[in-house]
Amino acid sequence: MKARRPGASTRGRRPPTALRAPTTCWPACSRTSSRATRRCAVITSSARAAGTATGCPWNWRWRRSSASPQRPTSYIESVWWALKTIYEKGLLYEELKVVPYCPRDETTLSSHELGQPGVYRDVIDPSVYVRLPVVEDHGPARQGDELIVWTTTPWTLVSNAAVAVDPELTYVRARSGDGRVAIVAEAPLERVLGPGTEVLERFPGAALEGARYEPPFDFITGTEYGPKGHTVVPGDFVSAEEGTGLVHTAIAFGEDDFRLGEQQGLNVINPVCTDGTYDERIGPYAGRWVKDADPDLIEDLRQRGRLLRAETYEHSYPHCWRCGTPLLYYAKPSWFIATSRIKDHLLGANEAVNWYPEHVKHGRFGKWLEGNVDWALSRERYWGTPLPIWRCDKAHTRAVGSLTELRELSGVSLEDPHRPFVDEVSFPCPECGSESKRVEEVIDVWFDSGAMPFAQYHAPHENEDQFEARFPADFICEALDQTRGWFYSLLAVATLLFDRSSYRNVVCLGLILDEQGRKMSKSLGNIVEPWDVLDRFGADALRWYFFTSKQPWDGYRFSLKTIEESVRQFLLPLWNTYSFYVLYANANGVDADVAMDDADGLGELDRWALSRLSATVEMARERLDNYDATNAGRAIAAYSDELSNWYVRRSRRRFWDGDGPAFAVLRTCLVTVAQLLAPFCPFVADEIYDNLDGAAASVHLTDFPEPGERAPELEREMAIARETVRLGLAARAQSKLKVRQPLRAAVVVATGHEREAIEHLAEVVREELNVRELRFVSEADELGRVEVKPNYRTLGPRFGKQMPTVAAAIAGLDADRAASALRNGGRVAIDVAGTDHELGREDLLVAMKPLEGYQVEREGTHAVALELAVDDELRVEGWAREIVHAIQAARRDAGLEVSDRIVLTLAGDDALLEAARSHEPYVAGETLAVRVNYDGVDGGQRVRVDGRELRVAVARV
RNA sequence: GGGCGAUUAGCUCAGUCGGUUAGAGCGCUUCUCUGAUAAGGAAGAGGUCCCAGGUUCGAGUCCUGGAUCGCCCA
Repeated sequence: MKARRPGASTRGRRPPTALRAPTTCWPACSRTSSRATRRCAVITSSARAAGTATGCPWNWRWRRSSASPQRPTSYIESVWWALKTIYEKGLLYEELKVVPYCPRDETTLSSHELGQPGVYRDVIDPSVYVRLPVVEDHGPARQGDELIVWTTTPWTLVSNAAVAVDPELTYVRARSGDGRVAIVAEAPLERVLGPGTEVLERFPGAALEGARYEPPFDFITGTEYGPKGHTVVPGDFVSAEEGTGLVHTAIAFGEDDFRLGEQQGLNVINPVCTDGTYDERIGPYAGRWVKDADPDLIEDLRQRGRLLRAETYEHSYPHCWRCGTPLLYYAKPSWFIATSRIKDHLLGANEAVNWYPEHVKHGRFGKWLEGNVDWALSRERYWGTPLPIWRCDKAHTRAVGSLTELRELSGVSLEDPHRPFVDEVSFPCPECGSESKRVEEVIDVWFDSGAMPFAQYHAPHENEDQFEARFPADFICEALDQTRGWFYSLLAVATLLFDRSSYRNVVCLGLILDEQGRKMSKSLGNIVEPWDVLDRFGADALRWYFFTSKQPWDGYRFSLKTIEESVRQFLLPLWNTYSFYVLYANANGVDADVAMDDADGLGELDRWALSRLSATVEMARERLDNYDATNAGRAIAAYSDELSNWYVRRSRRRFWDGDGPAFAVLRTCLVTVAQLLAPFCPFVADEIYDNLDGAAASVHLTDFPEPGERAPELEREMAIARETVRLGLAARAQSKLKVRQPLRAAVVVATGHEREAIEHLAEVVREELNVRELRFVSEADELGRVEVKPNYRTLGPRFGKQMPTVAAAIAGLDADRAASALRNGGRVAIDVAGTDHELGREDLLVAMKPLEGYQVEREGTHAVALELAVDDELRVEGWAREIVHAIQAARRDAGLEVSDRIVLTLAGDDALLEAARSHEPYVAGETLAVRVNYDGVDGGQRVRVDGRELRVAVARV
């Protein structure tokens, strides 16, 4: 026997196998498109949810985004191919647009970078209401009336170009206590100006259009913006719910503003440098970081009497995910991919994807796609994939799709396509012959992430067969916050190039919250350190928790207690079953390769255990195929429990006796469970497999188990037998008779297949209940009464609104007669509103009804009663069992091995000693005593049995 | 302000096609079994299925509105 005694603990420090599993698991994963891949991959990403490597190689996943600034040449070349393809479809263009911009990094961000965790943060910004005096009468507006505008970005006031109103909204002229006349929308009047204002006039916003006003600052004159500079213009984005209904517009610093500028012919004037400071046009503020200028600008307004009110305003505002700087919405020329033009294709590609959970598909992700805007692709950075666009003086552009193409154009053989080398390569423009140089930008790393499916293989430049064999991926997995991150980039890039998604299935993980349901964050101090958890409980326990505590997309309330529970309830019992096997296999010298081909040697319990094993394999496969690791894991746990608490429990004696088939069956079950468990708890699984089988170098290199034969009838029978035992044990508990006390009989009420099942497995039931015999009665009436209840499922549709009357009629039936009629295949008649109706067997539920005064436990259609009379013979046998129990305790206290033989010495109450004598072969056999003395004890243990004294001493021989 | 999701026992979670007595585990109380057990078994206590309407013979489940929490966006 090569099995080692299990020594490694499943808790505490990581077992030594930790060094082994990650390398051995990977080859199994690389079998793409096989089931093994998907199973392994599911695990992989959930493990990542813990933010740590917990036993499966999640580092095999392509390292995307910013992990490494330098991508391999081959990768870049594939991305170039993609960009050239997109360019040639006419979907890559450069345009002046307002983009989210990080002034510290001096680069544009894409809309999906705004979707990164931590980008939107709650910040307190100034909230200022500014007075803009009307300079000449216009419609209802009189010279000197003050337009009130509101902004949370005072730094943009220096480039105010116009004021926008909703033409259809109602505005008012209103006089305040101090005599000044303000113009605001009617709805927010009191909120803006306070109570006690006098409304002078009401008019629609359209009446204000064209009114000229004095800008908050005069660094830039109205004429520079064009004819409509510093006038009131209509805007479709104006709302009166926040602010005043008059919107300060700075063309270069907002999407709405920019669009308005295009509509109204206002020039884009951007007095902010790319580093976020004002340029020389802003006089005293030139060179200052714009956000820092806010307080001085506000003070400036106050001193000039232009400030109505300055408050603070808490809202969420986007920050650079890389450096944390508040972003500016900023007009600058950028390269875009026209994804909005292929929106229908994006939606179509998404239709073909299976989402888990399903609601993300048409919910969060689908809605995000429907609102698609063009992908802001370019970045002003040094590191990154260079945008392969070359442009000449005459603005002819050319996209380059490979290094070969670049060599053909320029004669330069570039080995490294990164900056700065690539920037030095120029060539004569194929159209006009003037020098063509590369544009300066690099691309958004998220494009690289979306190019992963082909770029990792350098396709299509080479390895196209590998790419095609693996595209699209069966499955990807990330957290829900990747909706517009990786989920999008993979879908968008593949749709642009291949008009389909890169993935067929996607599992969205939820977030991990703390025990109170709050998001874990460093500032709250409620972070759980993964390594602490691993050190305390082990990787298997952590993984098991993530898999089985709930569906991963529901998110987790992370709980150490729950992890501890999964150790206690699942890992330890499983380990104990394994440990039990090894202990007795070693004690009996059982050969590890004990075969099971001899089906004749198998008993009902063995066949049951194997059938349930097959059922579990079926369930695990089906659920994993359905991306439901949670219920697959729960099925495995349920089986592990059956194995331990029924198969082993009922088979202990066979293991003590070295029964070959029992060992073979248990070993098969354990090894198969280890294989099922491999993706969930790789270390424990590998330990069990390695020790009990070891045919392969690791359980992770074996095929996922195939289900064997089922014995469905036996499974049903055993379920009934176990239910019978449960009822019998409950009856014992009620009567306060210990299971060790043998009883004459248990009387079982059961009919038909239930009775056959229990008769078939009578031996198991009898032993478990410790009764001499099982007796059966068919009629429940002997032990209790029955009641009949309506089966709403069949009667509801039939009777509809009359259902309450039907229920009443059934309640009025003679239950015994009705039940007996149904048992004999008859029908029961009831009267409903004057009409007779016949009810069949399927229309009525017959249940046992509790009856006072009997020691009977019942449930549904069967029941168990115990014959409680204990005669002398039974009592003495009970004592013998108590004595054995006491001796076993003494053996254990003495630290004996399970196979140690002993000399046993008993003393004490005469009746007990007589009981031991009369059952001496039993007592000695059970306790491995080679000799029993009844002549006094030195220093033995003193116990009480049924109120009588017994002294026990054991000595190893 | 808009979108997505969640809310079931003290805690962690199930709950199928709508079917009438809503379950499990943990924890608690009382027992019990043990020749593997930090284990197992039995009983008990523990519920406004977030709230309010609606549909239906019947709602934890479907619909509408609201509350709270979380996430995403503006």
